[in-house]
This record gives sequence, C-alpha cells and structure tokens, in this order.
Amino acid sequence: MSDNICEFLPFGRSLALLAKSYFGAMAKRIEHLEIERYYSILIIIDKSTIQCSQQYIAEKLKIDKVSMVRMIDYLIKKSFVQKVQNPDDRREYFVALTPKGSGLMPELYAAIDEVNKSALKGLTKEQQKVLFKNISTIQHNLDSLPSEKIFINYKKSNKKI
Amino acid sequence: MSDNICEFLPFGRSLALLAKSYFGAMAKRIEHLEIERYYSILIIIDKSTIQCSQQYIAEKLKIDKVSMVRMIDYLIKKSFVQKVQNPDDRREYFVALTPKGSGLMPELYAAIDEVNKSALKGLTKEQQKVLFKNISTIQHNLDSLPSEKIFINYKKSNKKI
DNA sequence: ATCAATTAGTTCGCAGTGCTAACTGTTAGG
DNA sequence: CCTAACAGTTAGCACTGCGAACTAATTGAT
Repeated sequence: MSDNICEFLPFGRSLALLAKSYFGAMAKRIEHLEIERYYSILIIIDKSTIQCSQQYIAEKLKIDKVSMVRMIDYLIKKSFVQKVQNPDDRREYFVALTPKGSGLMPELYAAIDEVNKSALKGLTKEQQKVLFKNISTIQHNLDSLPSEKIFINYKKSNKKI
Repeated sequence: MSDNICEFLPFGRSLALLAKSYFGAMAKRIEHLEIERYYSILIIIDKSTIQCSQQYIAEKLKIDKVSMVRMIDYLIKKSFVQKVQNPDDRREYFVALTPKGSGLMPELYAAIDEVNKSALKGLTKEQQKVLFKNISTIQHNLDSLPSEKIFINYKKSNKKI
C-alpha cells in the first residue's frame, strides 16, 4: 500500500509467490482426498499415451530422479500407483495407476479445474490463451539461457502421513 | 513433442517451472558476484523508504520468520547487511545495507534487468504490461481463496559457503 | 502500578526436496 | 566378450518451512 517495493523484485519472485499460492489453494481444495502431494505425477501417467518410466516422468516434471524415487514410493505406499518392470528392458519400471489411483482422477481434475477457474477469474478465455502462450514463450526463452540447477519444493505443512 | 501432457497439469506447475528456470538463470548471471541467495532481501531493504524489520521483510517476501533469521544471518556473515536495534521498540531490529551491500546493488539490478529482458524477449512492452497485470490479478484471486500453507525453496546446488 | 497477553526475534528439531556420489542390475556397442 | 552407458536405488548433505518453546520488550486491562 504505502510503497510498492515488489515491483523491483526479480520477475521470478512474482511467479514463485503465485505458484506457492496456487499450490496452497490446491492443497486446501483436495484436503478431503487421500492424496496431498505429487498429484502431478498421477496426471502425467493418466494423460500419457505411452507407458511411463520414472525417468520419463522426471523429465516431464523436471524433477531429479532421486526425488522421483521417493515420490513414487509415497504413491505406492498410498496404493495410487504400482511399478511394473518393462520386460523389453528390465532396467526400466513403468509406473501405472492402480484402480484406486484411477478412481481418484475425476476428483483431481475437478479440483484443478476449480482452482484454475478461481485463479483466472477476471480474465477472458482469449486473455487466458494469451497468458498461456506468453508463459510458454518465457519458458522457452529461459530454457535457452545458461543456468545453474535450482530446486523448488512444494509441501503441505501437514505432518501426518 | 509426441504428446503435450503438460497442458493438463495444474496451472501452478507451469509457474513453478518458470520460476525455477528464472532463478537458475539468475544464479548463473550473478555467479561472479559474492552473493548467491537471498538477494531479494537486499532489494527490499534498498528500495524501501522506511527502516525494515525482519518481520517486515518476511511479510513482503512471504517467508516465515524462522527462515528469515537464517537468511539474515547468512547476509550478515557475508557482511552485506547489519542489524540495528530500534531504540523506540527494542524488540525490533532494523536490517540495513552495509557499504559492501550497497556496492553490490548496481550489479544486482543490472543482472535482474538482463535476465528479465532475456526472459521476456519476444513480448512487446505492452504485452509485458498486460502480463504483469494478469499476474497481479491472479495473485489477488488466489489470495482470496482458502489455502493451506505451502513452502517453496530456491537454492543453488553449490555447496560452498 | 501491576500483571497477563502480545509481539519481535531466536533456537531446536522434524519433514520434505535437490543434489552428489556410489552402488546394483541391465542393455548396447565395439 | 567386455566395457560403457543407462534405469533405478540408497546414503548423506544442504537448505527451507513449520510447529513449539523460549527470551526480551511492549501493550493493555484492571
């Protein structure tokens, strides 16, 4: 109010705060579901037309393979996914939704739709399209720059397993 | 290429990836400087017209006060800032730039400008203005939603202190 | 004026993620 | 056949978020 210091902050900071708020809203929206994290992994698997190895998922979400192991372990422990060794290349394990995982998806998509709608309220469909295009452009710009590796975390403050 | 799975992901995921890439680029851009983290704190202090308590900075950056202590400790250890007790309320400590900290600012702003320019390449000034306005709208939308607390981290993989 | 409640900041400890490095088992290539 | 590369795993460190308990200082109500 008194001073708009934040305009001077690096652009990435605004995006980070936005992402943080988004995931906070999502966490609230799905708190009645049994999953609280890593639902993007389920979406990757659900929407993919091919079998998903851990490597493949990690690339799509830009998560390192070590963390991916831990996340998959969590999802397996919760019985949302299972691992199946690829018979054609026994180094690989395909991660597949269990019936329980599949059953979760409609509610998950509904939650995402709802939070997206809330987040994008006040923007016309056309404006949203432009926004997505610009985000894609910026991502492409940044991907072509030299960079250091960075990590990013999202976690509910909820401690119970 | 083969399949655009990512379109189905929660909107926040795109933003998170963008922020991650941005900070990666920033880290690379300022690797010749002595600071590698927490430079947003320096900017808050530098641009503020009032004295900045730790509480104030934490609110601006939406960082919890415990983490703020650690970050300020880091900046003090590096001699970029110093703490001065507020004589009018001796619970408070104002965080102020040292000469060394002030000396860093021009290069920091130059780095941010450069990364911003690279990131926003291909967007006209007008498009950028619209983008910023939309981001602000979305932030406002999300702030008005119920949410769980979430944390978000950015760190260089560099281990040396 | 006194004492409880609040506030700014600190410390401790746990949970979660990124990363490096070292490891297993498997496959591909020379 | 044998080395190199690859998918995945494990161990361990660094860092952040957060709850909780704490100190010192201030505020507020009686």
